[in-house]
Amino acid sequence: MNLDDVYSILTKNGYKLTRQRKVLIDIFIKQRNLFLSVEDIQKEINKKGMNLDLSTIYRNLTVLENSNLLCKIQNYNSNLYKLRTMKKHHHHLICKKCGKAVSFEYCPTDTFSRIAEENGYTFTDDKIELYGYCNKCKNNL
Amino acid sequence: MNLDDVYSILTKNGYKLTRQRKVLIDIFIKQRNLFLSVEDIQKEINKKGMNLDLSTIYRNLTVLENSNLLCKIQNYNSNLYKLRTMKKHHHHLICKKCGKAVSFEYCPTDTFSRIAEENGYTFTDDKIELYGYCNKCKNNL
DNA sequence: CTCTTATTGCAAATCATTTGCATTTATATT
DNA sequence: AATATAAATGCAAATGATTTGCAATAAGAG
Repeated sequence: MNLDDVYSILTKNGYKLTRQRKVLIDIFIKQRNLFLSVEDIQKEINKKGMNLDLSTIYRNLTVLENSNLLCKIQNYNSNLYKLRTMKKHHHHLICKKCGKAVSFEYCPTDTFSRIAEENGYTFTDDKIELYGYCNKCKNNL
Repeated sequence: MNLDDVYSILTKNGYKLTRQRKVLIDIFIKQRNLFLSVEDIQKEINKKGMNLDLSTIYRNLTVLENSNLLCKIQNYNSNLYKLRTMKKHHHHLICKKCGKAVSFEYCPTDTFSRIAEENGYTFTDDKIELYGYCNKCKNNL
């Protein structure tokens, strides 16, 4: 999933490639494996000497989400986003300090499905999130 | 976990048993296995012909959380709460329609821990949430 | 019964996110 | 390359969930 892939998916879906959209995509690509908050994103934009209105950021996050280009997790009060790197069903291992995420495919779906059935539920979907400290962060907590 | 258990835990922690706190606890006990939003809670209170200020509800949710009496999950924009019924580490299977939850203890911690290590992470905690439709809701979607 | 301190209700503040609208811009079309 | 049109932007204001300050009230210890 590189810049051109993202661009062509957006174009295919009828979205325009605006200057602000490109900036946002660039940030996600450069921080490929980090979960970013909207605040983080705005800071990265500012680092480039630019500024996008928050509404523009939010609207573009929705655009990327709609094109299935993002992974999203909830963190306390706000959401965190990263570029989707895996097409398959997967979950994340997330560093509690820096937000760095690793995707993994392990998912005991059969067991989940069985648990649901045993309780009279129809199983539809699962969410697994693992938390810990990454390589770098575990050394300086 | 019955009324007296909750009362004695709160008392032990230095909290007073106010009329409004009792009402809230009563609702959680009667809806023992449902995840309730703050809005749901307020409606239940109104059903009893009473009214509690939202700030009172929020403050008391914090009190119950601090005493480790609640399970909390995030739902889109708001939080959902239910009385904790299991002391052990557990996760939930939640009905997407009515919010009814079942707790289960299954958790492949060893595998999670291994995945973390393989990626250079120190593993600290996990979250599993299963979603589906309960007995009642699956028949009338 | 009284005193102390926690708790409440209210109003206002806060924080994340969304929306209306006039203006601007990307891009398909001439 | 110039133009038309629909989408996207920035701004300001709205929204919705949650929090906070404060004066008034009530729980419960003595």
